[in-house]
Amino acid sequence: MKEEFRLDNQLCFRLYTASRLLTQAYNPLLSAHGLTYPQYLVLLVLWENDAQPVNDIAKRLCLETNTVTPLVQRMEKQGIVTRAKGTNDARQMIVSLTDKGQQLQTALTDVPFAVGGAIACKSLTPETVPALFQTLDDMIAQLKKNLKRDT
Amino acid sequence: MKEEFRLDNQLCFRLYTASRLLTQAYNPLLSAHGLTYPQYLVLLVLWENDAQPVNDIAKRLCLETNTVTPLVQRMEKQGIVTRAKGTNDARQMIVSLTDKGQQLQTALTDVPFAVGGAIACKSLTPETVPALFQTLDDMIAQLKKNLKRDT
DNA sequence: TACTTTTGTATCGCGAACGATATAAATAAC
DNA sequence: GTTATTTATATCGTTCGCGATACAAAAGTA
Repeated sequence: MKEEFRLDNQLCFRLYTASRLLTQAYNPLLSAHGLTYPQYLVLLVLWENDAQPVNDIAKRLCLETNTVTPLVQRMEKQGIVTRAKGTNDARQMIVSLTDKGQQLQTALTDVPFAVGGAIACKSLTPETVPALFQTLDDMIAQLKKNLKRDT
Repeated sequence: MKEEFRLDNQLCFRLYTASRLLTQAYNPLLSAHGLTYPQYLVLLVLWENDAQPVNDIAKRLCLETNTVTPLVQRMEKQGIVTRAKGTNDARQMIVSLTDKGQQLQTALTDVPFAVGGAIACKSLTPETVPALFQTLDDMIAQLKKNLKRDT
C-alpha cells in the first residue's frame, strides 16, 4: 500500500468531507426557510449586488451556468427571485430579488453565528483563520488557472 | 449589507469551492479509467482493507449508506468490486475488490502526483500542509460531534 | 419462546453538479 | 451586408448526496 494512496494523506478527501459536513450544519437552519445551501449562496451573491445575469452569478460561485439556471428557476418558483430578459443583451437572463428574497436576509440573520458555533474548535482562532482563508484562496486560484488551461 | 453575509468572509464557500475544483482536477485522470471521484474514494478504502461491509465504507468516508449502496452497485456493474452477503451477519453486504479493482491501483499510480502538481502553490508547503490537515481534521471532528448530537 | 427494538441495506424522490448538446442573440470577419 | 464565430442560457442524461421509508436479520427483553 503506497503512502500516497492512504485516505488519511488526502487533502481532497478532507476538503470534501469538511465541505459536506459544514453544509449539513447549515441545512436545518436553511430548510426551516425552504432553502438549500446552494440557494443560500445565490442569495449571498444577490444581496451583495442585485439584478445579475445568470453568468455573473455562476462565475462568482465558480459554478457552471447549467447548474445555476435550474437553481434560480427553482428559486423563482418559490417566489424568492424573478427572472427577466436583459434589455441591453437579450441573451442574458437577469436574476433579481423579490421582496421575499430581500426579507430573507433579516430572517437568516443568525445563521452565520449559529454555524460559527457549530465549527468552533481550537484550530479555528482569530489568528489561524486568516491563514486558512489565504491558503484556500491560493489553492482555488491555482486550480482555476490549471483547470482553465486544459480547456 | 452585514459583514457576516459577505461571500468573501464565508469559510464554507471556500471549502465548497476548493473541494469541487480539486475534484475537477481528479476528473480527467479518473474518467480515463471509467471512474468518478467518489468511486476512487471507495477504492482507496478497499485498497487499505479489502472485503468491507457497506456500513464500514460509509463510516470511513463520512457518507450515508444510501449514498454508498448505489455507488458500489455501479462499481459492481463495472466489474471493479463484488458484493456478497455476509456469512456472520446476513444483513451485511460485503464489498470486495476484483482483480480489475486491484489492478487499478497500478493504473492510477501517478494520480496523486498529477493532482499534487495541479494544486501546487506557495501556500502549500511541507511546513503549512500539516497545520492545514490539523485544522481540517479538527473542524471535521467538531462537526461530526455537533451533527450527531442533533439526531 | 414470543415480542420489541435495533441494525444493515436497499429503494425512492429531489436537488445539486457537470459534460454534452441545442438555440438564439450578439459580435467579428469578409 | 452576409456569413462565421462567439457568447448567454437552456435542456438532457448521469452520478452523487441525503432525507424518508421499507424490510429482513440480529439483538435485547419479558
